[in-house]
Amino acid sequence: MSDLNRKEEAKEKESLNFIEQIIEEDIRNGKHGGRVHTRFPPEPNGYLHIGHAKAICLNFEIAQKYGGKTNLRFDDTNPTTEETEYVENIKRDIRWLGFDWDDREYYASDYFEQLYEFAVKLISKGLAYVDDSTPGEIAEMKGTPTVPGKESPYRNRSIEENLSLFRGMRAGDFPDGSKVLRAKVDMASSNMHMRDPIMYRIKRDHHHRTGDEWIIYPMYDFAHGQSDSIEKITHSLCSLEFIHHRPLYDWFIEKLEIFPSRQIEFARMNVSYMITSKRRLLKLVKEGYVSGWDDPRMPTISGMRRRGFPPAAIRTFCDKAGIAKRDNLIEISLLEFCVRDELNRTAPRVMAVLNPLKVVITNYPEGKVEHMEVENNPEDESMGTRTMPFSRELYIEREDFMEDPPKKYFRMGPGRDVRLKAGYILRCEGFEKDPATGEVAEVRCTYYPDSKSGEDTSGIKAKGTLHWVSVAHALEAEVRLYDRLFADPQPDNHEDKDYLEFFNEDSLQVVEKAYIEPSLAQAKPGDTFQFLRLGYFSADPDSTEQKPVFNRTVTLKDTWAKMQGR
RNA sequence: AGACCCAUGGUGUAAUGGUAGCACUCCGGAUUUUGGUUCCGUCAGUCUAGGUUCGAGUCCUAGUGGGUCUACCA
Repeated sequence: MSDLNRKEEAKEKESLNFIEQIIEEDIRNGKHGGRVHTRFPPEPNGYLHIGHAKAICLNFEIAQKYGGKTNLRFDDTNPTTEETEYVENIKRDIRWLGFDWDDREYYASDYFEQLYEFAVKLISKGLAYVDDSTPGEIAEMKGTPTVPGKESPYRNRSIEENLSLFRGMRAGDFPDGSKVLRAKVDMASSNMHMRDPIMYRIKRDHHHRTGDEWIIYPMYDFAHGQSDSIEKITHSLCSLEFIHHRPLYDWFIEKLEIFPSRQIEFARMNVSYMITSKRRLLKLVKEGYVSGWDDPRMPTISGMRRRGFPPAAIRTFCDKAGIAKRDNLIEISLLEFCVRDELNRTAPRVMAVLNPLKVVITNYPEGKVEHMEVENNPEDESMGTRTMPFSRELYIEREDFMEDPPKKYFRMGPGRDVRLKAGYILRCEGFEKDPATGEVAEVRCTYYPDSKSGEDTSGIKAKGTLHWVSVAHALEAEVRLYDRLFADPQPDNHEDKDYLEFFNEDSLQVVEKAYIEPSLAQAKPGDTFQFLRLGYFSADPDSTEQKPVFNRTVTLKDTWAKMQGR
């Protein structure tokens, strides 16, 4: 290897994103003894989606890279919206993605007592006060970005009075919403979050973990950073919209004199043709546009799992999408590439016919059955082979036959030779039409007995190769063909149009009666396959003994279709 | 309007003052018992104007464009 190459390689290895640069600088400076500790902090009020997957990968992988750890912490400070059911689903999704938080499963609600003490400390330092103003008054006094806010008339209560009032808030002396605890920062700050932010509100609501123990709950700004600090998180990664919160994050840490976690903001990932707004996703579910949170068209982790996306592909996708601070729109084709790339290596090949056309091989003996050997994956010999029954009557794909095909069409047509994958070369001798519909009803062929796959001595070269199943042996299955949920790359980015206007009515097509090869009888929900020449498919949990159901994960690249489109 | 953040091919992301690279997409070719895979190739980029410097994508200033912030949500 030349010096130049060596240099190039070293250079490549050193290519870091801006967060890694910060971390490596911290390590060089011996900050926190070189320790790296991150956290993934979901609020248990909804399902995880592709955007969360990005944050999960980022937090877990960056800690892993620097020999650190990642905590799972539920940010459960709002009892009204949060439920245990979400906690369980979130945990399952993260595990499925391939990450493990060991025993470090934390809840902001575990810190309620500590947080209360922190608040008392701030009050004692004259840095927080109880405000009796109404929500309207508080908003009014807050000012606007260009107009400074006004100080609350309650801002200068004595420390003793504040202490007593705050104790009273906790004790239940006051009705919901009648008082709040506010930090005494700066009502004239150009940063709205510094204009005496609310730290605690009174809210009599049953909490999924603490039950009715508390009636005051901390706000995000007085819970998140403090939880980071309690857990001694070194690098607290969050999305860009929290950038204005950082001065406050730092202010609390400084005034409380607690562990100095550092917040670093990155641009959240947007993916074309997908939306991640919880509210909008919920509407799709509630109004029946999709079958549920795990509908295979949903950008949720559970949806992608049911669709058949391998977790490794999602991880690769998040890695390849990169990390920076500018707004981005990742093309969904990158996701599809990662899914195909993974499945190409791992998914066994099988044959299925979605739109059947019967082929009769007139010179093949009636009643004869041959068991043809087929490789399970040409990319990977170790995946072995299986056999497929071959007989006189077969189904092929209707699209694989044309009455009067053009020259570049490599499939079946009158007078043409075509190969059946792992079978024989067929010559098309003619076809019959349904007199009622005018549709081709059956194709008649002869086969070349010396052209059997693996022992072909015929010397005939057929340009095309078709997939097939034996009529007598094929199983029936339901196949669900999925396409993108929306017809627009950014459905929620139109000022004049609602995202639902872009709902893709063709995003689900159901093939009630497809024919699949017999080996698929063993498929279990979640198993992924390549249906030869059609795409990647995953067995759905709706499958029954009588009727397996398959979801199309993604199509194969199709240069022929592309040529025709032109 | 104010503060803050951001600006590199169609998309995403590198280059850390010294030859603008990689991936996806697109297009073309080779191979192929999947019109898949694989392999090779083409096209294509530093927002604008000044300044600092031997040298600027990188540093400074201004402009332009985009984004964020004004919940008792997180």
